[in-house]
Amino acid sequence: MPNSKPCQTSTGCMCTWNPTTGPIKPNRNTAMRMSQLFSQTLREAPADAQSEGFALLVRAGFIRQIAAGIFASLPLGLRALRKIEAILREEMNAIGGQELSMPVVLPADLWKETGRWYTVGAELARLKDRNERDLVLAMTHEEAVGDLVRREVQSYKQLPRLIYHIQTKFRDDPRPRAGLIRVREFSMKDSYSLDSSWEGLDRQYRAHYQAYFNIFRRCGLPVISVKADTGMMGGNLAHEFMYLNPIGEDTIILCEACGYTANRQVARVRKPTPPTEAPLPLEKVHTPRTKTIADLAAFLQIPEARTAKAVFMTASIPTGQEMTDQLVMAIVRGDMELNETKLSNVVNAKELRPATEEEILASGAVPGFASPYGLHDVLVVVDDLIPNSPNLVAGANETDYHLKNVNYGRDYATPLVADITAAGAGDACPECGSLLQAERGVEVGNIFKLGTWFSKALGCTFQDENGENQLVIMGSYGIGLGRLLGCVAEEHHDANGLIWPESIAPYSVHLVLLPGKQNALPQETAEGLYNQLTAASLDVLYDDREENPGVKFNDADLIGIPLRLTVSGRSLENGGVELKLRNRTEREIIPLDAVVSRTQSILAALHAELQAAAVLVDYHE
RNA sequence: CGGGGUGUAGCGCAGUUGGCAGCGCACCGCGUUUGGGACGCGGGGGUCGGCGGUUCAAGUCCGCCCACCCCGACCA
Repeated sequence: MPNSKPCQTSTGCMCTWNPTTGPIKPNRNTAMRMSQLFSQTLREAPADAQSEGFALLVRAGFIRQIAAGIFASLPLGLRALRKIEAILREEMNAIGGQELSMPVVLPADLWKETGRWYTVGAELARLKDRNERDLVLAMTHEEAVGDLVRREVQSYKQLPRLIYHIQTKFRDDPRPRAGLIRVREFSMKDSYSLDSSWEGLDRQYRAHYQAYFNIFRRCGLPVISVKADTGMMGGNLAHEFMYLNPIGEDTIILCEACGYTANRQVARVRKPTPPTEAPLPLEKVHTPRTKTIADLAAFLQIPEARTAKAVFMTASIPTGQEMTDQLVMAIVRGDMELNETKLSNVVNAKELRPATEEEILASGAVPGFASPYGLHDVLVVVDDLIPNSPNLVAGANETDYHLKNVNYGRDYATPLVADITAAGAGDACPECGSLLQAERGVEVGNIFKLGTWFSKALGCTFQDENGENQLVIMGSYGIGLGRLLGCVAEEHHDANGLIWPESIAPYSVHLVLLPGKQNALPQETAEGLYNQLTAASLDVLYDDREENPGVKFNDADLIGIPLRLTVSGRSLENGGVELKLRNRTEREIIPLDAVVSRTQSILAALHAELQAAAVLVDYHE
């Protein structure tokens, strides 16, 4: 702006004057006048807001929903996300991470190379460009990383490396829900470790384990780490970082006595010791109208533990490029439940769903009275407790009949014997035998030893010291930013609004002006403070609006900035500016000349408190 | 994809037997008020989710579709 000169229109204004357009309000990135802010607070939350934290984020003007599972971040929300990003970058860089950026739109060819173009369902968004070439919207970036790695990495001298980016992803989830917790479009920090040895992978994995605790604690979010399912990707170890809260979609099994924690998908239990009995002869009994285990146990007057339960599932199992549907009969003891994730892993299934009645009948089984005799084309999987449990009652494969004294080994057998039972509250801890608890949790981060699955699929190799070609050993590590923000809002709020941890608050100081009518002193004081605080590099949100005091205080509470300064005729008469912390009830008057230094020292203390929480944690698998 | 629910102003909602589209908050103007969502007066704002049908007349009745929410299935 060649003709610009200092603003001549208002006192203390730092804008420049453009002769053609008039004054242009500066957008000093650290400060904002609320009269200029692009968003408004809402007195009522949208009726369909699904949790308190989410409702407050909407009411306070941080986010707006655009479509199912798709959100816009307003300036306040984006500033909070930017602060989370800064923490992510610090902690990633601290463990040797190098930031880069990978595209959201990827050629389908890459996904065809790994096979995921074929194996991933409709949650992978597919599109075509103008030349009819297939493209995908990245739902994760292993393919993109692999492609880069095979281009860049040739030698063991280029390993290990850690790369990461913060990027948008899209997963066309069949059912987005719970506000920011489960969305379709989201920003994620994902890092990828590249190693020449498994020891190297373990080092980077453990470094992430610690870094993730640092990140969440610096954001003020309490999390626990749990062992997680590694799924189909050939990985051999995964942890999830869980924020325990009823809004969570995952069930966490934990033992207060010894600290065992696991996602219910992989949680083990210490199974009861079955009675030792000699096998008795098979006996067919008439058991009318006993299609459920409860009915059967009641009819025969035996505990459910003396029965065997057959659950029919249909598994999609990859055979080459094709998927084959395979009927699976899973047998667990009658008092236990089937864990579908475990079963899925045992049979190597890509998908697993309850079998239809037709599918069951086609195999020769009778639903409700099924047993593993006389069946065809059925994969039988037996829980590892069954072979030790003698003389169980099982179906006779005939309507209204069951068999007593069924014994695994004598009466039937299968190569697939494994732990396929679900853990639940009240079961015995697999480590110490104490009673397990079950809690709901939100997965805010995960770390995953991928191994060589992607390297193999994409040809990511390097030459080792001996000139031999080896596969790059990979790990992947993710944190969803919006989900993290949503969890922090869930954790830190009260009836009046949000209460941001200092580290991720969109602004550090909320300066409230109550101008009054007597004189211009409050206004001039507030403007002066605004400039002083900004000059001291503090993030200031300045409520210069013409609103009633009640409106301003309520909005301040709603937005939840950690430290509030109020300038009014009354405060000045009392000797200065009123200072109040959002999470405290006390207020105190600070002399004008001490406001900046006092504000700085309080914020520094709040900051130090969060930093101090980022301590070394014990690593346990 | 199955089951249920809701679509009327920016947000929250009412709208009777089919008969001029309403209320509260928010927004604009004027005035009063000024330490916890204050008051008065005057305003602006609608393809009643969409398309089709019945009817003299449809927010309202019928059909189809769409969107959003909840439960389930699903979730590298």
